[in-house]
Amino acid sequence: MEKLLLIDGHSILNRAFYGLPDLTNSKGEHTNAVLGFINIITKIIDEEKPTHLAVAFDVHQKTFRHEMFNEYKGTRKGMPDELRAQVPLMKELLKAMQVTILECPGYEADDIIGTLSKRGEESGMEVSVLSGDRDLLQLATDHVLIRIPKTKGGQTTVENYHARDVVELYGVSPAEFIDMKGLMGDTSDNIPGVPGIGEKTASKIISTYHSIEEAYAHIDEIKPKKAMENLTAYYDQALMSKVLATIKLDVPLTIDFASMQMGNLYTKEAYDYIKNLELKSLLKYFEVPENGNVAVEYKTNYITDLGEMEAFFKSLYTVNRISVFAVMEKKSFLGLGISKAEGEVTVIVCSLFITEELIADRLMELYQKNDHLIVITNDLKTLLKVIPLPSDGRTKDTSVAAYLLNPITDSYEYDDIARDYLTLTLPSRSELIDKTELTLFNLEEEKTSRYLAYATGIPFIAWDFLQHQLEDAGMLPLYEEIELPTVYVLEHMEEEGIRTDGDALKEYSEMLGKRVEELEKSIYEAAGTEFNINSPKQLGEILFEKMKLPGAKKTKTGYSTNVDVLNKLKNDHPIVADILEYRQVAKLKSTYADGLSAFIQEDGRIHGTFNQTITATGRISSTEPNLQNIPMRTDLGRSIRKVFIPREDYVFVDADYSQIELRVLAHFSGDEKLIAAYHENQDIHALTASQVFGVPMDQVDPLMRRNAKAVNFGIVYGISAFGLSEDLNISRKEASDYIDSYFATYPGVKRFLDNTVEQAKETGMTHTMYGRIRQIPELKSSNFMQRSFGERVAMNSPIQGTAADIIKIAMIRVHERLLKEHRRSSLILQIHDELLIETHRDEVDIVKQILIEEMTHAAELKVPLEVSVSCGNTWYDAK
DNA sequence: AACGTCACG
DNA sequence: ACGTACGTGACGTTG
Repeated sequence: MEKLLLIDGHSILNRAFYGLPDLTNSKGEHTNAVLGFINIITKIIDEEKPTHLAVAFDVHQKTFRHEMFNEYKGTRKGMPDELRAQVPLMKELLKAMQVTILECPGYEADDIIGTLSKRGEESGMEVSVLSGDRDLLQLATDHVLIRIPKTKGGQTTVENYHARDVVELYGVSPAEFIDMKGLMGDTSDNIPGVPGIGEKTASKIISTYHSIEEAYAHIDEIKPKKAMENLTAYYDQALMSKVLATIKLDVPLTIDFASMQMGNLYTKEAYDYIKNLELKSLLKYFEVPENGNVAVEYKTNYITDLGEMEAFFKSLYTVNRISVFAVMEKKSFLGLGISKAEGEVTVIVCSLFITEELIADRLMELYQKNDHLIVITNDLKTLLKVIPLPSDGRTKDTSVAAYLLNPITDSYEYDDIARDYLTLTLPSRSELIDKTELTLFNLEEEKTSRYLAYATGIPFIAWDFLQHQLEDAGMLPLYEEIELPTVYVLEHMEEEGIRTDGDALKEYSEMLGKRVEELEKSIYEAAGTEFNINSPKQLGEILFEKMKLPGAKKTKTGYSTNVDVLNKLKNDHPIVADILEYRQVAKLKSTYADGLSAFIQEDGRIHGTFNQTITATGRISSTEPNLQNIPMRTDLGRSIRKVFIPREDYVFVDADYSQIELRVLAHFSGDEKLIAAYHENQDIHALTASQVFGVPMDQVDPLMRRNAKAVNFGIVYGISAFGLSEDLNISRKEASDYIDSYFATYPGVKRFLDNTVEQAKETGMTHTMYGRIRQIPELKSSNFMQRSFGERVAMNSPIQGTAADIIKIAMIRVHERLLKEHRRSSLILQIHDELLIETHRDEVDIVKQILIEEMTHAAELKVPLEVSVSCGNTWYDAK
């Protein structure tokens, strides 16, 4: 049986475009529609296994049929540029996949599909038509299946229609569907139809009379009256609409089905094209080329013999670079991969005789004695946990380097690096070994061996390219002096961890649990029913439907029930206060009390992870658990900090920068007033209030100060009147006045922000004081919202990023000083503008001094950096 | 897996 | 008219 699959190119591309988030490759090309298109059609092709395949496109977006009735085109919107640009990419890719592309001047894709579906059916084929457009339902027969993809909750499902399904759904036959369309119209297709007649009425009329003409002949019988009147008045328009809605079945195509036979979609050309578009996720459809590049023809050698290991290490005394990979499973060390030449990887496997310590000792010794040796790895922090190489600049971290070059990406694994810097497509870890747990006994399996080869060997090859790119981008100093030393500090912080009182945490949890129960009871009572308070959906229904509270705001899935909304409802019903408290208490219990407990290790401490390659701005992030968002703003929440305690004979010393971002802004902008204010150690929010609201300093009230503070924050975030008005609950006009007034007060700030955005638009990126870059593709978007976001990002990134640079410098200096001076105290946490040191009680004064000195002098700005320190017996008391 | 919510800077 | 403040991560619900 021959099967023909016809695809409506523009319609599917369109659907893919709006169904997927924007996606841009490193060349700035938008690729989301192409990705979605391929995903949809591969799914369908897999399912149907057609023998023949073709994709139809319109030659122009607007064609003859529409031009005839120009006056109805008012609502038709042109394609956004991001989509338009993907049409030629899509066609190229389809060509590379050996897929027939059908275009016919003067005819729409619909017409081509109609004609071919008819011809296909006549020659005995089963035909499937894939389109996002319901217009094509008129083509359905017993042998022509219309398939319409739907996205529901992220999942793509396909609705299928044979002729009988159309009858079932609309009560009319596919042919009658045209008449129905003629009555109800279709705004997206600029078919006017008859005003006042929608789907329901149209379906009723056509199922009774079977055509517009026949209905008109019985015009007196038509109900409702309104439809009758309108059909009378708009009869000509209805007939015209019918013509518009009719898909042509007689396009003069000369192509025959033989040329549409399915070939191999996954050709070398298609592979290269997709690689070029950087649509990594699509490469899985291709068999991984065995020898994509000679450089990755790896042979993995395994060493399990002690003598062999000794000999191997000896051979490394004469080389000047190696790359290494610490093979870890969970937290145990299984072996060390080493590459000393391109294409050559040796894995030393841990055993009874080759112990973790022995491998570490040998590498340490090698590193010390061969002082020309550089050691490259893609994850230095992990390596350091096993082998504590010193921070002397001879270690290299390819993931950190790649992060600096493009901080927007979300992963820097060997395959990402091979793709971006070696134009080499390699199977990822998950493609090779998926979730299989590595053990000492499966390391030599074929796929594992390939994985180890790549993970070990790619950094060896990639480092030079990365280094050159860093150099070209002017980021080598940033890499060497800030990023690389930071790796060591973070490793130290993770190793140290923070002592946590599990019993206190449990007690806290129980206390919260009791309160949760009380609140639950009270909420159910007030609501008159039991429901899941944690479900925004159920909660929204209770509040806004059952209890009819005012101010219902919609999110895309239902009612909004967030704090802002609830706070406004506080006076409408007592239940709201309980819900707010419930939310707060439940959050504290689940995320903090119970959440943190699970992370306490046997040493009584929490050893979280600090990530250095996550944020777009250069900040550190913290996970498992997140120790950078421990509650602070409410008393109840803040009290959880009492469970973080120093070890015996130690105290916490905590230091934080005062308004570091605003000071960076003052520096960048050079604004005289702002700079003077900081030099005079003025209350910056009060000063801003006084200037913006035009009152003397001594008449600034707390509310004015709070508003001014919000404005200051807003400036740093990339101010917008809308954002500020939301934050302060004022009108947009008022917010806009505040901003104007702020800029009038600090003209330097205005100049700086304007310049920054302008420059970012020219270069496509921003940079910090230390040369850290962030690309902002959104600035090129034709979408207002996206572009505005890009502008705010352009204002914020240099400020947030420079602050991040500065605290990294401070961390490094503080850490290195503690080491050099052989202090017993240790840096254990960084919270963006704050450092926490577990301090021996004899070292409190010196640690305070070190913190103040190093943090204050981490950068020389046009304004002083101010640091406040305090100490205490818990984190709570140290703030 | 995506969403809403909320914790932090 | 558009519909957001910048940067994160974790939890619970829902599909």
